[in-house]
Amino acid sequence: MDRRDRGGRERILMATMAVLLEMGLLAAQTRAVTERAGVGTGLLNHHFRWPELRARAWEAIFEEVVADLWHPAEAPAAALDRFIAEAFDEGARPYWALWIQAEALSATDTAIQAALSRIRTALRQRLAALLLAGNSQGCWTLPQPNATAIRLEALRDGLAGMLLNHDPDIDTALATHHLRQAFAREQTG
Amino acid sequence: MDRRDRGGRERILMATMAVLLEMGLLAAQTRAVTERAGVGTGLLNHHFRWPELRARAWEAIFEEVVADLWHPAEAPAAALDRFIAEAFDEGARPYWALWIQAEALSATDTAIQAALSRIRTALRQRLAALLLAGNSQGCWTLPQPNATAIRLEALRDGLAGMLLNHDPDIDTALATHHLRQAFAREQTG
DNA sequence: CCCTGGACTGAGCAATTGCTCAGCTTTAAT
DNA sequence: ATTAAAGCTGAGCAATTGCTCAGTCCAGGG
Repeated sequence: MDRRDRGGRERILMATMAVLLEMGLLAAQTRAVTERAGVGTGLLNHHFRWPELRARAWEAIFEEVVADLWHPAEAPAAALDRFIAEAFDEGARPYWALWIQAEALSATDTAIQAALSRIRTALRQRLAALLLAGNSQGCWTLPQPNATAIRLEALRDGLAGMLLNHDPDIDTALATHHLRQAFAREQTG
Repeated sequence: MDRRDRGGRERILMATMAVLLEMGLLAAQTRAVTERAGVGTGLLNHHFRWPELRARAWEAIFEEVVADLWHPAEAPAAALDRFIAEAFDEGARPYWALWIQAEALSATDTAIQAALSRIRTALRQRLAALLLAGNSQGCWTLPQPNATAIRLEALRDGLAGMLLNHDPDIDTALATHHLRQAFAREQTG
């Protein structure tokens, strides 16, 4: 690494991934990225053009998820079963499971429960696409819950950091408890 | 239908679907919709809010594709095989096959050939997701080729109309010829 | 010590975008 | 004929957004 490198470029890339995780593809903006990265707006444009940066971070997120979840030696059907199981397992914490937990933590009303259901469906679909196609490009998109119906910004903000940093301080047991409660409500209701 | 209905609302919905097909989720804008629908900008906001309209049209596109391609009685693996076959069959013209043909028609340089390859992969992924999950919501996205590398706007414009109107005037034989050539180039190169 | 060049800043700009609102047209009811 | 309500228009606005550019800072070569 060049001695003159002060880390801004790398922080911008990381911040873009975080912002995409938090806000989704449609809502992500350069200002959110520069604020999170702690750099001036000019530096982002010095290193990148926004569309290219967004696409690059998007694929980087996907590659991280693939590395974490997919074992190519495994049969697709078995991998799907394993992922579904891991999403409910206190021990394993893949990104997708954490995201479901983030929603489940505040699933106290019907609107959020419905969103939770949609998210679980979307996650399954995306894993199915990944496993069947065996190719990462253009497949991965995080679920974008209806912004007007759900207000989980604060919780989502905290969890997005954990997603990127593998923060060990998340209370997985508590999250999983609420997760199971939410799914139980969904199946009985 | 109310005698006072002059069709603006329905035309806006149809135009939104066309614009989403043409421009993709990120680039679609209200002005493109109102221009295509031939209505004033105020009417769109009288009937809809843009985020809701966009989501609604997005799901409508997906439902049309599902109705056209997916026979629930069929086994997923068989359906996947059938789709792949149909994409190369002169007789059948599902939306996805038409889209591939649109790209193939002008696949005269390596950049477009690469895009064609990406598109085919994306289409397979999306069908795989559809078949495995059995739920339409949030799964369908059209491939968004790199705008700087590919300039197919005119061709895409014409074909998007055919996609929505089932225009019988498209030269399927010619399109399929170019499609097969493009795939042959891809496999040898 | 001076000079070069890359990292970096941030106020502000040019262009965009969803949406408003005053007003017009058409239809149906009274 | 009059009234009311809904469809509809489009110039223009308030807010946003990616990006520019003049300038600062600092490491390293000569």
